[in-house]
Amino acid sequence: MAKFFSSGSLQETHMSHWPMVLPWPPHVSTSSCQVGGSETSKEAKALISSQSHSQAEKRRRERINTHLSTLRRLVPSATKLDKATLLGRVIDHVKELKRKALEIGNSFTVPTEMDDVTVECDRNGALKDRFIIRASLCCDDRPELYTDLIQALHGLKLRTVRADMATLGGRVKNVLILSTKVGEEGACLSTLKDSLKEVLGRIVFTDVSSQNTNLSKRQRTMPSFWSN
DNA sequence: GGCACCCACGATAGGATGCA
DNA sequence: TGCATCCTATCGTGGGTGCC
Repeated sequence: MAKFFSSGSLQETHMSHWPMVLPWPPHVSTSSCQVGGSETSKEAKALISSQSHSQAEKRRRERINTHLSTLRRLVPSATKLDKATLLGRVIDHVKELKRKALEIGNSFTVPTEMDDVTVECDRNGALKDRFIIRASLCCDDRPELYTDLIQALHGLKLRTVRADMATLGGRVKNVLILSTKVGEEGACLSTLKDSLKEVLGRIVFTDVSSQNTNLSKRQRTMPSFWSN
C-alpha cells in the first residue's frame, strides 16, 4: 500500500484511515531525502501531482454521487437503496415507463422516436364517389414543417377531411385523413408518399447539419436539464 | 509530454446481522 | 449484550487512454 496525506494539513475527516505503521513522510525514504537536491524537488512535484490526482478523483466521485442522488429522487421508493440496487431499480423504472409510453402510443396519436411516413387506403371509410386515404408523418418539430407540408400537398388532387396533430418532447406526429376521386387513388398514394418523404428528408437534412456529433472527451458537460 | 478523465484495487470505517 | 462477520461507501493511488 502506498498511501499518504493528500493535503498539507492532516485530513480531519479521514485521519483515522491512516495506518500507524507507515513511516512519515510517506514515500520518502531517509536515504533518498537530500535537502535542496533534485530528489527533493522530484518528490515535491510528485506530492503536488498526487494531491491534484486525489482531488480530481474526489470531484469525480462527487459527480457520480450527485447523479445517483438525482436518480434516487426520480425513482419512487428508492431513498434507502444502496447504489447497485438503485441502478437496478432505475432500469426497471425506465423499462416500465417505456412500456407505458408504448401502450399510450398505440391508443392515441403520439409521436415516436423514429421518423416515419405512412400512407394507406382506408377502405372502410370510402364514400360513394370518393376514396379515403390516411397519411401520417412523424418527425422532429420545426417551424417550417407546416409550410413544407402544405406545399407537399399542394397540387395533389386531395381534399383534407381531417388533420390531427400531436407533439411531445420536440417531436410531432401529423395524421391526415384525405379524400380523392375513386379511380385516382392509385397515382395519389405513391405521389403523396413521395411528397411526404421529401418533407421528412428536408427536415432530417437540416437537423443533421445543425448537430455536433463529434464531442471530444473534454467537452463532457452536464446537460441543462440535469441541473433542474 | 502534459493534462484530464476513467477504472480497478486495497485499505478503512461504520452500519447491519447473526449468534453464543 | 458483546462479539464476529458481512456489506457498503469512501478514500487515495497506480495505471491506462485520448486529446491538445
